[in-house]
Amino acid sequence: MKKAEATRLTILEKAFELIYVKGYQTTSIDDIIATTKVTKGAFYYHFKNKDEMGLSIINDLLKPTLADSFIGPLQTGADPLTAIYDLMYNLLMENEFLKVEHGCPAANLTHEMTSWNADFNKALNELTQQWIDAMIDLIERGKTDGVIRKDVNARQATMFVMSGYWGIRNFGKLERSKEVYLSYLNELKKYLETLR
Amino acid sequence: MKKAEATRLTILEKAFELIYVKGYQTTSIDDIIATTKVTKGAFYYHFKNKDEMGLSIINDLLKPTLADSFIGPLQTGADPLTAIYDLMYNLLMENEFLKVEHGCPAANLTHEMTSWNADFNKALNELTQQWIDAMIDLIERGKTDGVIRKDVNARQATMFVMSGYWGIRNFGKLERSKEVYLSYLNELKKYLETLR
DNA sequence: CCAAAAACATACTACTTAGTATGTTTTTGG
DNA sequence: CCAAAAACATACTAAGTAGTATGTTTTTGG
Repeated sequence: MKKAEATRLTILEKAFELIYVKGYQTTSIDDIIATTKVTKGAFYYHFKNKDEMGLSIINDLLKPTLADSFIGPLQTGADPLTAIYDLMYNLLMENEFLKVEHGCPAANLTHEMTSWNADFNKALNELTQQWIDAMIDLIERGKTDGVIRKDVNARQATMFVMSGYWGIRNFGKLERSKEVYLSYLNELKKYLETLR
Repeated sequence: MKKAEATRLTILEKAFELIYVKGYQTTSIDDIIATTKVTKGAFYYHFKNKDEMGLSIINDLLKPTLADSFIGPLQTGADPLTAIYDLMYNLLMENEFLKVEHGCPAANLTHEMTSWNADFNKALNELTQQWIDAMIDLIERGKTDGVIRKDVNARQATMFVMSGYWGIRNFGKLERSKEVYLSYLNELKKYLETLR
């Protein structure tokens, strides 16, 4: 029961790469088994259907990644507002996995799936909520530590920052250049300073 | 040459409604001709293929709507920052055509099409750019009128606001409630005040 | 009114899709 | 080592897809 787990994982990883680039609907099972060199029998041994695989991508691949790259940097003990800016800078400018022309994987899936698949909606909502909660906690900590104004509404500010992140990812897709990221980051820095 | 224009328009309108709800890829020509009660012959008389129809939706339907609902309210002569907030409030909370669970049509199309169709990318980029330019102009006007600080970078602030709009539309899809819109709007108001 | 072009209708094709049926090979525990 | 289960392979199906071929009807200008 070791090799089997490996093939399951390569299916998930390759499928995710295809979906990140092409979209969920337009990535066919045949595409996936062609790039993974896994046969259809193997695919359907591991997943009962395409949607189960899609949900596994969210739960088994994206959730751990979120914890590492999106939430971890918010729990370092550094200055909260600096931590938020640095995280965004890192995600937008330096993360070599996330490509400007393909946007944010979670946002892509939200756009594509959420309207008509309740399971995807739930999984993506949980994913996002974890990130939101981590940032709210961080801002609250900043308030008690006295480095963020007491009258700042943590949830409100968090939603504002994250909306900006998702939105600028969308602009990046349109313009295919990190130029727009820099605009966003500059203004984000100014906005964050107003919370002190 | 009048009835023909009418059927062309109903195809575009009904197709757009379906695409707004279901997405472009998952809306089939058969879906469209079923809901429009127009036959396949008529459809392909008016459009050489599906993508040409999609581009016509952007150019013949969305662009005029953008001018009316997104750009017009920015050119009323009112206080720039108030105009921006009011526009966002109206779009998010009161516009009865845009549904929280289906997000922003332009953002949806951007997410779905932009990666692999250069024509859609171009059309959507033009669409967005018009909105951006209108808001930049407005902020610049505010600067010369003395109601916005001179050191505000108009483009930067515009990108920041619009990113937030697109992002919060995405959150709305996830949570299917305008609750998140209110959070965004409250914080947007605070942010805009810092530009005075 | 009437031909010609415009506007639409119907039946079809070639292809792709998710998923299944039915195998064979590989691994595993006793 | 060897049966039984796990893991994979191959060939197929049924339903959907965009698009076409070939009609018929309707509109329009002279």
